[in-house]
Amino acid sequence: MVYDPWAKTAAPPSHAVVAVVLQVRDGVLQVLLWERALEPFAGNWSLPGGALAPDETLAQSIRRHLAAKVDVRELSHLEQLETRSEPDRNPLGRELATAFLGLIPSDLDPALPDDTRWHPVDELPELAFDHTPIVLAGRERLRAKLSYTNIGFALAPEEFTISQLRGLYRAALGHDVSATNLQRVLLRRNLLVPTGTQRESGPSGGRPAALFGFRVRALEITDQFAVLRPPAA
Amino acid sequence: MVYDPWAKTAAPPSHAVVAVVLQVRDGVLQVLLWERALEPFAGNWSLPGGALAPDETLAQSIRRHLAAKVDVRELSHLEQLETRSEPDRNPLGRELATAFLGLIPSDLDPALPDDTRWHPVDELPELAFDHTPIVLAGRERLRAKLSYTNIGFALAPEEFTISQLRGLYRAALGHDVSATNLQRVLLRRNLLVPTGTQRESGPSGGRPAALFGFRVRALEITDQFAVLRPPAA
DNA sequence: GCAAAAGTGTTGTGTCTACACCCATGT
DNA sequence: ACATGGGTGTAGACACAACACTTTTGC
Repeated sequence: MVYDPWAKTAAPPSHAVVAVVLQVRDGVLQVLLWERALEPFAGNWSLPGGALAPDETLAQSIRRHLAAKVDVRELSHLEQLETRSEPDRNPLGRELATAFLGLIPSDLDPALPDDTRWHPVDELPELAFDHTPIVLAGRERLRAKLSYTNIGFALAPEEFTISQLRGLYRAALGHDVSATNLQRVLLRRNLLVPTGTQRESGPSGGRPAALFGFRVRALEITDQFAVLRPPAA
Repeated sequence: MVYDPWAKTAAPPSHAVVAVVLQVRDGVLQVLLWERALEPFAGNWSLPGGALAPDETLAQSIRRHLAAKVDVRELSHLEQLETRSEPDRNPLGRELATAFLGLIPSDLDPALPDDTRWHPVDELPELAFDHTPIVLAGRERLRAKLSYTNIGFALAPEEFTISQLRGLYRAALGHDVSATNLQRVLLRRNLLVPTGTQRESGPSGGRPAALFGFRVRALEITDQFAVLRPPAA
């Protein structure tokens, strides 16, 4: 093992992984929370996660822990957020935690165990540890990336109408979004492709909506260098 | 201590911190590298850093390790980049590493120990561990933030002319930048304030340059919501 | 006067928001 | 016909890059 300043003192800190799993449900951005059974914070809501095991990466670890809560294949996106290290963040002993952001398309409804529930991000209960700022950091990351990447793909079903997509953006961004302009921005940036098919009208009539899908369902930066971009030549 | 899956197997992984310390020197973006004395990778260049100690945060830790290399008070900005966890990233044993991005204003010239040197980021030698991608990630972070934050303050002296600032942006971005438009963008966004003073002309003449400073010398997002911004009302 | 360096005026382009208007369907 | 929801046309605001031009200095 590497030289270890802990050798004569205590063991190195244990390392936890947690995930901010977000999904737009009922038109509201919600986060998957888990009711803790054990101390510390027994009975409190917290982010799902667990301890890092030997020989797995952080990403593998969070996937393993999430597998106990949801079907991991339903995760459309997963990225690292930040690592928290306040010495007293866990009252039972030193513990680092690396947080991830996970997204689930709005058309899926994973079966959940009894101790796990969706909560609107706008009405978070008191969370264990430092999980509240982590959830808010996850939401901020999502909001920012909606502006300059194609990350919308991770919130949306394979096929959707523009007004459905508008609902997802509105829920994630926390403000109204015009369907007209959303369509134009995403088409201009070549993120969306029409499937050619249409959705039939509802019972109250109305023009049938065209269906679209994201051209690429993996993260791409679509608005690099908004300003100070390289010279044309 | 928290429940520990390592208890019956091995100790938890040791945790290292490293920093990508960047400065524009001689018009070129350079990174502070340290020549390793010990295995693994003895003799190779690597990022400065070291082991996390008990009772310090990651940020405190990287400051402590950097203090052995440079005067930490010269760091104008420090932020967390990412945590690396590939099990074999250290051949001597499992080790996680959290990387930071640090910036130093171009007018400072910290005294360095013998084993430490600046290297142009464009001509990196072979680096130990996974440090090459970490350096490139640091440069990308800086480049992106130059576009939508005031992070230029961390590369620049307290007072500077627009052409000096242009040199810093050009070195960091890797492409030419027009002084004319740089001035306009940063003034429009209200990042710069004229100090009212001027720099005297050089020996070959030329109009004396006005001096500017950053209005705020702490990170601020200045171009939030480039698109999909909230409705005007 | 001339060169050098800094700074301003101006034009054109592209992207975005807002809003009016048109289209397709059900009752 | 008319209500409902979807989609297009268009105009105005704004930010930006490019480049010509002017200003201020040293020689």
